[in-house]
Amino acid sequence: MRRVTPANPIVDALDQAGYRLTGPRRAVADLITEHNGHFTASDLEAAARSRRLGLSRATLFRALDLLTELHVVERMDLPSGEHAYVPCAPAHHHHVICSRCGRTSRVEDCGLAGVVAEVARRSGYAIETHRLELFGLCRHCQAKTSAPD
Amino acid sequence: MRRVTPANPIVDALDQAGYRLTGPRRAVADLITEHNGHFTASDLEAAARSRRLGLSRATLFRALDLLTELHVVERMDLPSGEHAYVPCAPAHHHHVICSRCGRTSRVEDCGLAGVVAEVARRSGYAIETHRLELFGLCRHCQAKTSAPD
DNA sequence: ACGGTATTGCGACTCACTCTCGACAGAAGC
DNA sequence: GCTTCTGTCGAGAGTGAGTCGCAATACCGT
Repeated sequence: MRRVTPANPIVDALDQAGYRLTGPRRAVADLITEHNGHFTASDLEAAARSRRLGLSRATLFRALDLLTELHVVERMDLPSGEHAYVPCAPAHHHHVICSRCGRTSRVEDCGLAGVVAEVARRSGYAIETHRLELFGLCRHCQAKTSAPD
Repeated sequence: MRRVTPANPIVDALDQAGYRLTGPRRAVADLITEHNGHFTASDLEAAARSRRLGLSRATLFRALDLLTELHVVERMDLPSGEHAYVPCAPAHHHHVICSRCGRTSRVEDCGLAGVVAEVARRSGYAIETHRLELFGLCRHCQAKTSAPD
């Protein structure tokens, strides 16, 4: 065991897909792994800069594109119109995003398939993909709200 | 009958909300009304320019913002990451977007409320808003696909 | 018709993201 | 271990969507 930052699933995914494991990509992977909620491209950029990782913006975006393609992160849109990314497993699922602190949780399919089928039936469309985003307060923020500081 | 473009519900909405009914706003309303699917800001800009309506970009965006606030159009995100707008009624609902021709249909709540409740229960989040976007082929495009030209 | 004020247009600006291209470095071969 | 081949990187200019400030304009109530 000599690899220093090995157990990073993102790096693994890159490796398995046949991409080179370069320094910048590892750096991006680490940065993402440390975020447990969503993050924007500029969040990562700032984080990278504050640690002097010397990541160029282009590289950052390229890495993000790549990871999106591998379904290791998912690109989503916040209500504000910003683009954010969420680290996630490659299976189909959705996210609930805390509108206060940004924390996210995965949501397995909760009967949405039925809704999609119903929509398909009523509208006559052949639904190919869908996107469900839920915004609300996580437990923490609810607690903080009801118990004013 | 002297009003030339009167029965525009978008203009009505603006009027009722107490906004001035200016030329540019009427122009934007007409442009939107003519689109029966989604459109992007630059679609509108191009349309306005090709008719020499003399709409400035800033005005266009301001009008779009206003209409979004009034829930007369809804801002959404295409899978490509582009921002698009869909004309719609102010009640809560969702859209199915044809991924080929861009046609859209409204979808009334089809049991999604149950899904949202289930998500809330499982995740512990207090869901405030959600967004569901469905992409697929509309009837027309399905027909075209199965009967190759 | 007039005046007050909401709106507009202009144009410069910001910000996110992309592109190009020479330099570099990871992986495979010798 | 060293070389080579090629995928990837960094820098920095470019692009395009969207915003801002401000003077000029045009609604709308009176």
